[in-house]
Amino acid sequence: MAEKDLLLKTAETEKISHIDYFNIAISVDCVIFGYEDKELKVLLIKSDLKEFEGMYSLLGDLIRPGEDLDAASYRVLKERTGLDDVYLEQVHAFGSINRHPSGRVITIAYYSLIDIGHHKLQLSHNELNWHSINELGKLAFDHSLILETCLKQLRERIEDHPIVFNLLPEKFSLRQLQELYEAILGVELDRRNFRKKISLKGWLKDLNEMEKNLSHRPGKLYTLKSKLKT
Amino acid sequence: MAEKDLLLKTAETEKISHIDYFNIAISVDCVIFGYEDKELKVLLIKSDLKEFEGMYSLLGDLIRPGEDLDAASYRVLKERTGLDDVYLEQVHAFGSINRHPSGRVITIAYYSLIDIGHHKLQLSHNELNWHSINELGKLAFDHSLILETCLKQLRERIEDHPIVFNLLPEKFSLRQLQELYEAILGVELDRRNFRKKISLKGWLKDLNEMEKNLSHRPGKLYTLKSKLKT
DNA sequence: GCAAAAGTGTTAATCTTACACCCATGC
DNA sequence: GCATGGGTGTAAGATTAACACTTTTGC
Repeated sequence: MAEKDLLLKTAETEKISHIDYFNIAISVDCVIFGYEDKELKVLLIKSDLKEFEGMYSLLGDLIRPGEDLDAASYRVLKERTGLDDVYLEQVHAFGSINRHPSGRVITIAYYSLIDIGHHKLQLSHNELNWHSINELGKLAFDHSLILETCLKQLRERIEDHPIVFNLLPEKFSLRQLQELYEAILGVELDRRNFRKKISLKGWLKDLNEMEKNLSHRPGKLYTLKSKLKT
Repeated sequence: MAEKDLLLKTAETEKISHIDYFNIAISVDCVIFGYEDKELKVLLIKSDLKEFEGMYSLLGDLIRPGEDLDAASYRVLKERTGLDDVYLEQVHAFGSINRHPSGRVITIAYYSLIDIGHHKLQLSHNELNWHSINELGKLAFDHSLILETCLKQLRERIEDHPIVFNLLPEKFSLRQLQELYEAILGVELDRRNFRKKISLKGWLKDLNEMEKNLSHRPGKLYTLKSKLKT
């Protein structure tokens, strides 16, 4: 047991005698999802490693000694997007020996959901860009696998948990919500059945407001009940 | 990004300049489930840390440099139980700063499912014992939380995945299978409905054999279809 | 023949799916 | 008045839940 071994020595002797055990770095990688133009998107940065020339990668960083896992992914998000009020969820740890060309790095993957429209990012200057999940090439490292794993988990989780609202503005119509579900799941949904299902979940509060400035009949606006906010 | 920072330096300068980043140890902890006497059990060892005197803890160990995550948990299992042909699944990484009294240790939790009856362990000499999940006190470290998290995931997973068979002997009756589901879920199930549901899943192969040496009507024996084995 | 568990089917309730028409708005 | 999407209900099918009696075996 990890814990037992550590106790039997001082922290210092442990570090020295087991120095190899500390030659493993730990990072977090964030799959940052956004929603725009009826497409689910992910925030990627251009890799500047020669091994991955021309490829994109997820955002991540090494975990700092005084920082727990969630804090590290919040920090990555904050540094990269300026946002500090986001939905974040841990998904899986990836630790293949050769997943990183420069050495042993175990990474813990998170996904987060943010509202692209509301929080405009400064993207232009650092090769950080939104990519549709339907138009991704192979990513650097094992990031394609990480992305797939997170997307799969997202798809399962939205069925039962009121989390997609983190991708939408505060007020939204049922149509917007349905299009978002369709974008995430990659399927078309029946309008009447969708509305029935959502209504049964009891997640929404009717704002008694209507959409504005449309060239067709406006829909009612809803918001997530405040008790359910994440 | 972890990866980017690493590239820009040699591995050596990285280790030195970011020495603190390597002062984090990484372990795996295994929640080893077994099934005996109609109870779901978990394999625990007595903690020998003064901080956790009298408490039990999960089995775990530090991850070795040349070993990936799954391999580390297989090794822990092999060392502790002698088994190397077991179901193992990663669940979650736990990394609170103060979860370990001797220093920063991030742990990755797995659960595994083994057949207690078939693989008799040498348990007596090392304070390693099976404990019913219904009679657990508080565990050392954050192991109560880890156990809860793994149990929750197990309960969800058995609904759709043919994994509980790892807890049973090769041949079993539908009654045994039902009692196992009941033990894991902590609820009673209707016999007729249970059989219908299992039958629909198509996981089982009828062996055309019967139970033996019972003082009542014997049931038919089944086995997991070999294609579904994990 | 009695104790113990095996085996089996029907009904009601619920949930899911498929499907089509009229309505409100901007132009 | 026409284009666009908003809003709504029903019937068929599938799934789930509740529930009881007869059969087989060992003793």
